[in-house]
Formats: sequence, C-alpha cells, structure tokens
Amino acid sequence: MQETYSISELGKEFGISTRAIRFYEDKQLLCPARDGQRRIYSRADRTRLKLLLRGKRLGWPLEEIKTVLDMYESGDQGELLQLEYTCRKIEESMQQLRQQQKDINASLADLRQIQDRCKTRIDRITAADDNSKPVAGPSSQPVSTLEEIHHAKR
Amino acid sequence: MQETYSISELGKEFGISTRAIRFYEDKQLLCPARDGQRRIYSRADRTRLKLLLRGKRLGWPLEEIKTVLDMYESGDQGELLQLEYTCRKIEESMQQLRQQQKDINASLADLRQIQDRCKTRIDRITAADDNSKPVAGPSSQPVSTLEEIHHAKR
DNA sequence: ATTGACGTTTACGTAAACGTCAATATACTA
DNA sequence: TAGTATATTGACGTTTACGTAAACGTCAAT
Repeated sequence: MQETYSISELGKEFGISTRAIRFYEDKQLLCPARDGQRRIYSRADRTRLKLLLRGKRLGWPLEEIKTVLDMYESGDQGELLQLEYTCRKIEESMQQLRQQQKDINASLADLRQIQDRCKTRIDRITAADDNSKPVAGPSSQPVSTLEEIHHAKR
Repeated sequence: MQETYSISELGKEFGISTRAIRFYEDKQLLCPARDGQRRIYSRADRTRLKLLLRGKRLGWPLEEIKTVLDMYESGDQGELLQLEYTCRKIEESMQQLRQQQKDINASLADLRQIQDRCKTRIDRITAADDNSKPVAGPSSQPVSTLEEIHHAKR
C-alpha cells in the first residue's frame, strides 16, 4: 500500500474528477501537503476523502460533512467547552443517521411490496401465455403506504 | 382525518414552503386536482408528498424520487416489458438503499468511537478539576478508520 | 526541440432546488 | 364596499456542487 498519492490517482480510485477533489480542498474538506505546486495526498488525506464520499452517498451537504470530518480530528483534544460542543454535535449527527435508517427500512418494505406485485403480475401474464402453470403463491398482505396511494385514485 | 387538503395545510404539516410544493408539481412529482385555479390535494397526494420527503431525507434527487413514485403506481398494470423494466429499476433502488445502510452503520460506528474519546477526555478534565474521582472505565479499542486518519499527522 | 502526460490557477457556465418578490384573482368578513 | 386572508402564475435571484475551457508550468521520452 502506498504512502502518498497524486490527485489523479485518488480520482481514479474513487471514480471522481480531479476538479471535484480540488473543489473539496477549496471548501476546506481536504488540505494535502505540497511539493512546490503539486498536491501530495497522505493516507490520512485519502481516508478523509473516503469518509467524505461516504457522507455524500448519504446525501449530506459538504458543509455538514466538513463539520463531522473536523470532529474526527478534534475529538481528543481541546478544552472542555469545545469537547462538550463536539459531543452534542455528534449526538445530532447520530440522530440524523437513525432517522435515515428508519427511512431506509420503510423504503425497502415498500419496494419489496411493489416488487411483489410486479412479479405476481408478470407471472400471471407469462402463465396466460403458455397457459399451463396455475397462479397462486403467497399473495402480499395489504399494508399502509401503498394502499393509501392507490385508494383515492382519480 | 381529512379527505382533502389545501396547499398551505400540507406545507404546515410537513414543514415545507408552498413554493416547494408547487415546484414538485412543476417537476411532475405531484398532480393535485383543481377547484378552478386552486389546488386540492387528496389523501393519495398527501401520501405521495410524504414519500417524496422520505426520499429527500435520504438525499435522493427529485428525478430519482419521481421514478420511484411512478413505480408505485405502475407496479400492477401495464405490459410485460414495462413490468420487467420496473422490476429491474426496483432492484436498483433497493441496491442503493442497502449501500446506504452499510454507510450508515459504518458512520454510526465511527461516531460512537469519537464520542467515546470525547467523553473520556471530558471525564479526565472534570476529574482533574475536583481531583478526587479516579479515571478508568473501559477504554475504546483502536479500530480502522479513526486510527488511519490520526496516524499520519503532519 | 518537440510531443505528451500530468499538474497548476483563474474564471465563467450550469443544473438542481428552491427563495423571493410582484401582479393578480377569489372568498370571506366587517 | 373595503379590507384581510389565501390563492394563483410568472420572473428573477440564490446556493450548492461541481463541469468546462483557457492559459500556463514541469518533466520524461522521442
């Protein structure tokens, strides 16, 4: 494993443009060392970028990602007030993550349901095609969200 | 529970602006009935909006949210090709959600670790303050991400 | 000496997702 | 009948997160 990386290496590894990486630096999310003009990224920088992209996949704005990333580095130093502030901020972020967990579970449940309907429907069609297989299977029990959206059809 | 809603009612209920709601309509994510000029939202419309906002909390772009919302309504009708296409799309969305789940779990683990360090540090300070309590507690075992970011300090 | 691959800064462009007016309509109330 | 509340449709402004192009430096290989 390498000790340092060039900007294009990181770009390729993570599938993002060098422009994006420079942009993140402009917004203070990264701050690589320099060899003259050239940027040199350490493994810590690479990790920061990796965490950054994880935040992006969760839809967090760069500003928020920055504050979290900064907490990573200020978590074990500084004075009392700063530490307590960081602690509260962490709690907030975790709360958001838990909300997202709920949203994901709900979404997965809903999608499973549509998928189920879809497959049932496909079976029914292909069965009518080579009309031999009987169609049965455990039909989905009606649940909240989907029902509500279908109920009041105009 | 009401049968219909005005735009401002929905705005208040979900804590968003009427401008936003009209914007969603402009982008075809909603399509309420009308009484002359005025928009009238059914319970199905309300549910669509609710699902929309759930998608937003997951950081999904409106365009993607739209395709998913549209699947909700096309899940049990249409022809074979359309159904199979929908089925594939659903699989894709679920795959994304599972990735997000992983990201959330990783983030939570990392945050818990920082929180731990933070609290340890706070304890140590306040203990030095009224220097009486001994400081011990189960110290956090060193793990991946954080270590890497702290290792190569410049 | 030139070509090519990589890097740099500066600057303008752009798409998404609204915010913020302004001008106008409609309905209820005093 | 005037006022207030709520609605409508433009139209322009703003923020975020980059894309894209220009103009230039550096180094190795041909």
